[in-house]
Amino acid sequence: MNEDLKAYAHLFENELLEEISEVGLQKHVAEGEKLMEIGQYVTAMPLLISGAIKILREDKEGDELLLYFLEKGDTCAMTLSCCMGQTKSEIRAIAELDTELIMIPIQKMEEWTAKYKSWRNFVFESYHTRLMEMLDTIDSIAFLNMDERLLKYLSDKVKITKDNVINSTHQDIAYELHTSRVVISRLLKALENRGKIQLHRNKIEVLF
Amino acid sequence: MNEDLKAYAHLFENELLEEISEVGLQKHVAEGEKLMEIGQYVTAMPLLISGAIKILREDKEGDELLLYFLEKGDTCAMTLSCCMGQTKSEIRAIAELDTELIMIPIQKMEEWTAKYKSWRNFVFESYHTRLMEMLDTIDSIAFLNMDERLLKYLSDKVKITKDNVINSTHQDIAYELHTSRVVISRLLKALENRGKIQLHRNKIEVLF
DNA sequence: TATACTTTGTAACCTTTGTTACTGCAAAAG
DNA sequence: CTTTTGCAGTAACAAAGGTTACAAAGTATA
Repeated sequence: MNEDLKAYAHLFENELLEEISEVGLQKHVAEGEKLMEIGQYVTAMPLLISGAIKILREDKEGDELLLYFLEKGDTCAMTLSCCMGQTKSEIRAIAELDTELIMIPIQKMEEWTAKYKSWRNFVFESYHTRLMEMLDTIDSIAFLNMDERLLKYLSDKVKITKDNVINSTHQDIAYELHTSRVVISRLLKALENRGKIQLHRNKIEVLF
Repeated sequence: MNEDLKAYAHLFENELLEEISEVGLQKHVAEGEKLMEIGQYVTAMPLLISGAIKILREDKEGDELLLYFLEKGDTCAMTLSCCMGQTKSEIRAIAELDTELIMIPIQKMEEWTAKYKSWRNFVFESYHTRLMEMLDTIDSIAFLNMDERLLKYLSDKVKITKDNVINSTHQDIAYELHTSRVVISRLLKALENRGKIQLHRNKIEVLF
């Protein structure tokens, strides 16, 4: 069995783990690399081994919005979803960190869903997690002000990267929160004055 | 077989339709009646026969936000999701119209998922549809101004009720879009001036 | 009919967010 | 070392949306 499948060992029965080792294609994605673009067809489903992927949405003007992150043990529910109907991707996926993943050809999806109970549970669990993440995203956009969203963004980022120094420019953050650089600079400065963060060039030190 | 299951006849094999007839509990919900409250445990999964259900989210201050509508042939992906983990409902469900539905005890879920391919497809399809609806909701909140959201709200409402007269007060609409009555009155008046709608007391005639 | 309540219209004002413009500074490139 | 480029800070202003207050009109009820 593939060593890197350890993360999934307690989830899947051995037979399934064997199958994954056989048909899964291991892949390394460097930080910043694009895994999936909007409108692209989905041919494989990613199982995350390590690292993190950020999932973004775009409007017709090309403005971005960060939806959520995928981490070890996650899969992309959008992919699951797209496999069924041969539909195009509705989202963009970019590696937030250097990431290891196993790509499963989508043909196996249906087969395993019939064959393995653990696979079905995994798929359902993934859908559930993703729906909850989407709800959380909606809560943030609908109910929070920009300063609260920014604070949440910073703490999410620290959690994902396990590093309380965030290597982003104000413009990067503005894109992901779908606002302007000036607004982010303003709010970051206010957070610094409140002692929550320390600003540096190209990086932000989170103190909370 | 239950006559009302016709909507599902082309989706499911006969054996499954029989089972649904046996264990499913038919239920009528009057317009405005609450089907599910936030924090409540989920014990059955609804299959919509006719009518429409609106799904709402609430923040900690008690402010609401309309997420999407369920219609004939839909089921509640949140319920599916909750069945697995015995978790509480994250959403509120209220009948938008008089609605007929069949309640399936959640114990059957897992059984049917293993047994019937058509059920698996239905469940996956439901998750897919719901994720897409959530994306659409996120797009609206994140990328549209309130006047555009209002226009979309009105046209969605007309589509769901199949009636171009909407029987709502401005306050009702304000709650569902998570804004204030004054803002809605203002924007509705602007829409009326642009000839898109005709305002009356307690109802809005949609002309587009 | 008189009264109370609900809904709508609207003005004035405030807060939040977005935009434009310009500055200084740090890092990279030459 | 100098020049160029990109990033951050900030002021001034604009726009969208939220709040308060009050009046007018419609509806229900005593």
